[in-house]
Amino acid sequence: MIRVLLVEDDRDLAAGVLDYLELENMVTDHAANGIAGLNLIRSQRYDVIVLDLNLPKLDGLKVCEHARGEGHDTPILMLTARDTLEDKVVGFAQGADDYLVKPFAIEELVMRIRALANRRSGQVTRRAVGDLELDIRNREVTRLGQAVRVSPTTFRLFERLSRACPEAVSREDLMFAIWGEDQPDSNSLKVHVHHLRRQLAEAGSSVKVETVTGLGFRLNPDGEAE
Amino acid sequence: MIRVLLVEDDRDLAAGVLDYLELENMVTDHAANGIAGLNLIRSQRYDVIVLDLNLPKLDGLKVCEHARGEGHDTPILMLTARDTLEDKVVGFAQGADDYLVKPFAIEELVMRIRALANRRSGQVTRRAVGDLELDIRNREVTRLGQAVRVSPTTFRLFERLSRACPEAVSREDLMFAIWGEDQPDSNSLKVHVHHLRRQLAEAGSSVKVETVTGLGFRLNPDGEAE
DNA sequence: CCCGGCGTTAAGACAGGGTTAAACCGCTCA
DNA sequence: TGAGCGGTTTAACCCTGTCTTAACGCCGGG
Repeated sequence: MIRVLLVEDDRDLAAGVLDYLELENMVTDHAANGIAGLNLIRSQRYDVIVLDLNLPKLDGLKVCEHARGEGHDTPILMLTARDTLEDKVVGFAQGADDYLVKPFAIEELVMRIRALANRRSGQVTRRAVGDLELDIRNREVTRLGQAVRVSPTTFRLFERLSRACPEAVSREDLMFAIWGEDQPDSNSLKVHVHHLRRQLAEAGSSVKVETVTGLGFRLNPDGEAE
Repeated sequence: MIRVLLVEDDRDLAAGVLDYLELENMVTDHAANGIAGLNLIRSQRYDVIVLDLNLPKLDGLKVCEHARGEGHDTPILMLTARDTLEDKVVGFAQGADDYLVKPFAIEELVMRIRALANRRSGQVTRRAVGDLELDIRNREVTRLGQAVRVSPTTFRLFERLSRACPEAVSREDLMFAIWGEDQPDSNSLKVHVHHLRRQLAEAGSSVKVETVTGLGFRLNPDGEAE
């Protein structure tokens, strides 16, 4: 569940966005001016804050600045009608994590909110994929409460794939996720993918590792044909 | 992982930037003149292109113009010593996505590169043509939810055609889109067009590949006579 | 009637991916 | 200290689907 705070003074726009976000199973709060927004930021816990730049009482940049200054590290997405580069730069400098220029497609906003929430959820230690659950902190994978044995390398591979799921991840990205800078020069990745597949199959999981020819691999949570 | 192409003739500046970008885990290529840059754009895949305006052989604007003309939609960040409004306007008109005036802080460049790369990755990677949908990220084509099997090369061909649809694309452009620099010397393109046609027909799609004699090919979404 | 452009087909070369086993490495524990 | 062990890397091999090549068929225009 994603908690979103929207700070936006245009009531109509705000109402539309809130409706849509709630349809997407997000929990939303709303503030119509900067001061109210800042108070909510201080008192509640959010996964993402969507902040209009032009706000009554205290503008978006100031809100951003204050929030960061007070130690809040919740991802902030700036919303603005202005499109000048200066604003962008100032926005980023003030600690915004993303930017969206009005008018925007609501789907894009949702997508970016999800992206920001996920980025942060690197700190969240559990994630579900199909019938599997992976505990990132403890490097464990479980299915129906049963532990699935995976080696460290295989775990890193699975973690990266699950993060992108159901999108595909390129070989290069996978290599980087597993080994970082200096990577083995042979077909180690193939072997680990093979191990992962075998381990998932042995655990009886519905999750399948699919190959996208010429690109890389993808996790299919239900193992259904595409 | 972000792939960056830097086209810049000042060797010192380029070296500094490249070092820094690599420290930031970006994968970089470098070209010291416009022609070389354009060739790399044609043959490689980048997430962001950083383009100096003043370049030997072919200036930045021309490179930008050619790249866009050939259907590349990679975000381009223009780098320039000039700061006149006209330059910005011309740059944006030519298809640049962002602008940075020399001298600049390297951190700012990094910030903007990230912003451009994210904007793109947040961007929808699906495209519709007639009754087909193609998912560029996952390299797959679907019709009514059913996957249409296409080989990597056929996909590249289809992707390029769909990008121009309903305009025609010349043989040359198609060859570049599929093979980049070194292209096969025989009638491979004909064969792949044939494959594509057969696969579309087998999938029952209304989309037809039409021949423009002496020029190249064109996608007709509805298969109606012209 | 020949030529050039395009479409079609089949065969062989090739590459990408899958699989396996053995070597290797660091660790623990007798 | 050296045997055992789990994990990782390497290298070789196979298989399958894809790409390229080359040859041929078709058609319209000069």
